[in-house]
Amino acid sequence: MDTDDTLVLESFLPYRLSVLSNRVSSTIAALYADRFSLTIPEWRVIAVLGRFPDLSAAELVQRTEMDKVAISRAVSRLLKTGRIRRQVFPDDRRRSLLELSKAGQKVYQQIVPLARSYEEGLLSALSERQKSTLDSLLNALLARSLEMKGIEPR
Amino acid sequence: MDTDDTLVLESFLPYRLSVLSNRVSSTIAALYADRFSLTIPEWRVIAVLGRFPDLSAAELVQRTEMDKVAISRAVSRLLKTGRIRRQVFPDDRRRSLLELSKAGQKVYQQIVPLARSYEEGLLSALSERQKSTLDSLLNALLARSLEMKGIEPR
DNA sequence: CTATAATAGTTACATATGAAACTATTTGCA
DNA sequence: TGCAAATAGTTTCATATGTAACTATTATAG
Repeated sequence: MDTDDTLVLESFLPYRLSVLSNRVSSTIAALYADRFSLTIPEWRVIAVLGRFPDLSAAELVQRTEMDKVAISRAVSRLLKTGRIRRQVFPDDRRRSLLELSKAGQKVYQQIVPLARSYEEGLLSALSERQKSTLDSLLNALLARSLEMKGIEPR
Repeated sequence: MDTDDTLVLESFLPYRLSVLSNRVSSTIAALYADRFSLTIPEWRVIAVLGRFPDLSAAELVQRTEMDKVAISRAVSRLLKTGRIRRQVFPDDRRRSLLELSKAGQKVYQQIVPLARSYEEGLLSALSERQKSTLDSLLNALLARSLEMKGIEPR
């Protein structure tokens, strides 16, 4: 039994989430790095541009939940490796629109099944019912975690 | 509807886990930094030593799932700030045993309720039944994520 | 109009992190 | 014994990351 003035780290939700997320991310990162020389921020940008072409950097910030510096860096690497193209938006020359190049589309097409297959592997321990439960629990936690940012407990 | 050659980032489990874990960790990190000038690795070391005094660095590695460099750094900061004490283990002078100092115990006693209260806040969106479901789903995912490290999908 | 503020994105700086090399000590075995 | 290999922990180095400062451009108040 666990007394009230003790904390069991391995049962502590934030810790378990961190361990799980780090394991998952580092496994995937190794996968993408090996096969495509792609970091996770770069992959996220590709994933979003694969669905929504012609986004600005600010729109990528919203859709990836990454900050603008991370986006800027990922974009500049992807430009350098020829996976995306950039054109200045004529109506507002501060902004520019980004889209996958042919090479970027190819990466996207190859990586999507890989990503799905990793996800399936991870979820293979769960029944369909459990998967859908997980989905709603994560939604609830994501919402709550957002509320709790910037709110200080007494 | 989502076709087979497209990936919806915001439904992709690794992405959602990462967003959730980052939100939670950064909220907690800010909390601990503000009140105790403590990083998360330092807090983890304190949390474990609060329950298990006189561990070696290698034992901390196991119990925190952090690597030995991170442990070494956290330990050296905690020594510098007087929160833990170290004594060389006489039978094997490579090893040393770590324990909380008085100051470290005080931090531990103050921080445990804070950690619990954050966790409760996060889980307050869930019923008791959902909490227990979450617990087993996380266990399953943690186990699966471990298996999937070092295994490469085709 | 023009000066000021706001916005998009980049760069600089300081800190964090992980892998590999290193030091000190102990173990195993010829 | 005594020497190679293993182990505990630290340091180094190269890279990653976040905050804040910066550049360029556009919007807005006077």
